[in-house]
Amino acid sequence: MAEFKNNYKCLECKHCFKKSPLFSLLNKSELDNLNNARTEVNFKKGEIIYKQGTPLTHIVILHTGFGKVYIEGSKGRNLILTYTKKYDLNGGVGVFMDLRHHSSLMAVTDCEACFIEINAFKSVLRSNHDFLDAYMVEFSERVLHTYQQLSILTQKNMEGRMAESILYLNDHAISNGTIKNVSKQDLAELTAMTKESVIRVLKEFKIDGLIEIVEQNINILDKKGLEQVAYYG
Amino acid sequence: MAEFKNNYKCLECKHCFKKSPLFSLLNKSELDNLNNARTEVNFKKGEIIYKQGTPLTHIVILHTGFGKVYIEGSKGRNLILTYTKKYDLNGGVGVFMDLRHHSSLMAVTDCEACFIEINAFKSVLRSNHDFLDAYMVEFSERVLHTYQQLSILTQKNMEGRMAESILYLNDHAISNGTIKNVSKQDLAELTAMTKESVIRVLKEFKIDGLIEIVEQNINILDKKGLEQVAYYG
DNA sequence: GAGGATTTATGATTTTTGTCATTGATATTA
DNA sequence: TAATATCAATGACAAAAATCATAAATCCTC
Repeated sequence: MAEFKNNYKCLECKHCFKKSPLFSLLNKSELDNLNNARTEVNFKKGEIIYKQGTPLTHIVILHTGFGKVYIEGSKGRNLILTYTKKYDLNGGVGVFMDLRHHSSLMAVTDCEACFIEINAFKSVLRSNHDFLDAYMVEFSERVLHTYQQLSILTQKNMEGRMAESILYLNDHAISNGTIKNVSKQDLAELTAMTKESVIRVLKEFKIDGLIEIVEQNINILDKKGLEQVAYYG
Repeated sequence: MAEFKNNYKCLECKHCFKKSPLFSLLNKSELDNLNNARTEVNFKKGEIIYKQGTPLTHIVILHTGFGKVYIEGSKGRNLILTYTKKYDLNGGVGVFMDLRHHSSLMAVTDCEACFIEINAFKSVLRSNHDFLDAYMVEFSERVLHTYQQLSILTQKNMEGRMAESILYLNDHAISNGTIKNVSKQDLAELTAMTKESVIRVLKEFKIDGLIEIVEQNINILDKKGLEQVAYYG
């Protein structure tokens, strides 16, 4: 990732300005502006960080822990769009549109979050074109992932969807070969099936030696095999 | 919609600069730059205007006719994301990312299209912040629609999905209360079901007096009823 | 560590939706 | 206008996945 152009010392925030690659594109005064528009908030596992439908007043960066971005569909069923990556700038589609949240963000683990006022953020986007470009790349990648999800969830069977999701979680959210902090209900909301079906499919995967489950964590035993299932499913 | 600030006279292109609201935000020299980077191309019904996977070299505006934006999923099955509206700037998610098409655009009717070179387009985006903002609003609205589709297609039954799609097509693509130029196969790719199921669901809707079908066009007879089905489905 | 809540697991059953085979209708074009 | 595609419609059947009921395991809290 990009080297930092400046050694901005963030007084109150331990992490986010020093580590987020995007912020390396900003100059001292831009960083100052964001720093002045910044608040730190801690969240406990399971707490809602922002909620679909509410006004979008801040960009949220999680510098410890991680969260899930989900949409609340009809009849109270949720659909998980993405898990956050470290230092993601979580705003969503409303940033450029109506300044409303069109998805919700929930803390999956305890989280330390950094809230940056949206107006300050947008004014930096406006003043610094490299930063805008970099932000747009991030945003577009997440949109592309949603396109892919749409295709996967509507065209693959349960086994294929589950394999895709396990591979996504492995690449993405959690550590090497072990998926932690993701409940069966979460898997259901990620794969668009019921939790009973999640359990049944995971059982198949265990029997086939693709995964093992140790203390509710999923260990990947046969990544190639999962890729096959994802491909043909 | 926005009034036009300038009466730019486009020599070769009959429509797009004069009618697209977004272009009213540009000054003479910006319009000149786009005009010089512009080509007109005609397409016949069923022809592919751009194809998923190919390099994204131009923004496409359809000033007569309309098209469908779809993703090509696994096993050759397609999924229609949106139908174009007049004067949409069709680029997609690749504009800000990797300059590749991540969806395909096909002419649903005969189309007159205007191709604008992506570099000229991006340089105008960079130079004119109001234009960028307006483009981002358009783009975000389409992304939001994809989010909503994701929720609808994974959580509603066939009847609900079909009702949502009919209402979308009615609001969107085609004329007052009559949906034209959309085949059963297209409906299948819009609702993520098979064409046989499309036919069965439409038959139900006919029996229930929600729609009638005249010469392959769908007439909406009971919009409230369709909204009910969409809501509860 | 006991009790209650939540999550996980499993089997039986029903519903939903897709597949296959066939026929009829509508266009397109030689 | 006949020939040949392509598209629409229908029914029988199969498969996929959800629902329901119930039990077991795990996690919290007192």
